[in-house]
Amino acid sequence: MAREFTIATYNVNSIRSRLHIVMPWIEKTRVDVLCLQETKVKDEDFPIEVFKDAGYNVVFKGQKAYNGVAIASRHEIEKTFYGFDDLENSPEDEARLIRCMIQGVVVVNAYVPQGRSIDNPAFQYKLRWCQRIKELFERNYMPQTPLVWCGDLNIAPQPEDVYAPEELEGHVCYNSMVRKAFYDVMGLGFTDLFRRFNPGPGHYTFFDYRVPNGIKRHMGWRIDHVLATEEMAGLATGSYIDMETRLADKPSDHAVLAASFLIV
DNA sequence: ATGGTCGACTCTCGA
Repeated sequence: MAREFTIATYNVNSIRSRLHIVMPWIEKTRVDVLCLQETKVKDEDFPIEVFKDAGYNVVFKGQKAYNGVAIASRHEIEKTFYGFDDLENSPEDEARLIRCMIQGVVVVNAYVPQGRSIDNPAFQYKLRWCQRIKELFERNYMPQTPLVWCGDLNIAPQPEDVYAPEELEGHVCYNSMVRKAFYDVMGLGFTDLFRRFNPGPGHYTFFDYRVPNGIKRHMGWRIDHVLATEEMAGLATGSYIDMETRLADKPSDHAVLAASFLIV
């Protein structure tokens, strides 16, 4: 018997400052799995009890003030891994990458480094990070593994994913190097689920706080993604951006991005 | 316009 399975991703920009959005959202949607980025909290201060009281299990890894990822689930969380399984793995990587298995589905939650500027070492780290996640997928999973990779990838893959492609060309989140890095990983067989269900420009997950009236002026970026292996893409039924979470009181600069599946 | 980002943290950095 097939049943609906929903998964969402949300860069919260501090989980403790966003509980007023996150908790009502999960109680309203009863989402099965929620991937969070930029939790900005040390593990000992993560609000586990708040999730537990809402009926969600949660796994997480963070750092003081920066980065931090978490996966919350209504179901049992199995086989959790933090960071990369390579020789370069660092505490920062562990606060940017978390993966587990839920209801037989592999869930990979990534907060890809932003890169700061093209000439900054952080940008090389970003490109290397994309290569490393590709290698992680190749080492650990088969193309037919039911897997959903989501998160804040800090990459707008196509011109329609940014509000002004000509003007923004060369930005750390929109340039030929990151596009190539993105499509290298996608070449393993991933489907961009949001794009599949929502063609055309004007769909954004991120509006910079610093752009005055950015939302009203449609000055956004589609840098958060829900990507699925062929196995999972075949079961997908839809994907949407919830702009209400971006328009809420004291919002994150990102919106929630969700996708749904019919799993057996 | 008398504003004009936000969060964590020690005051300035990162996004």
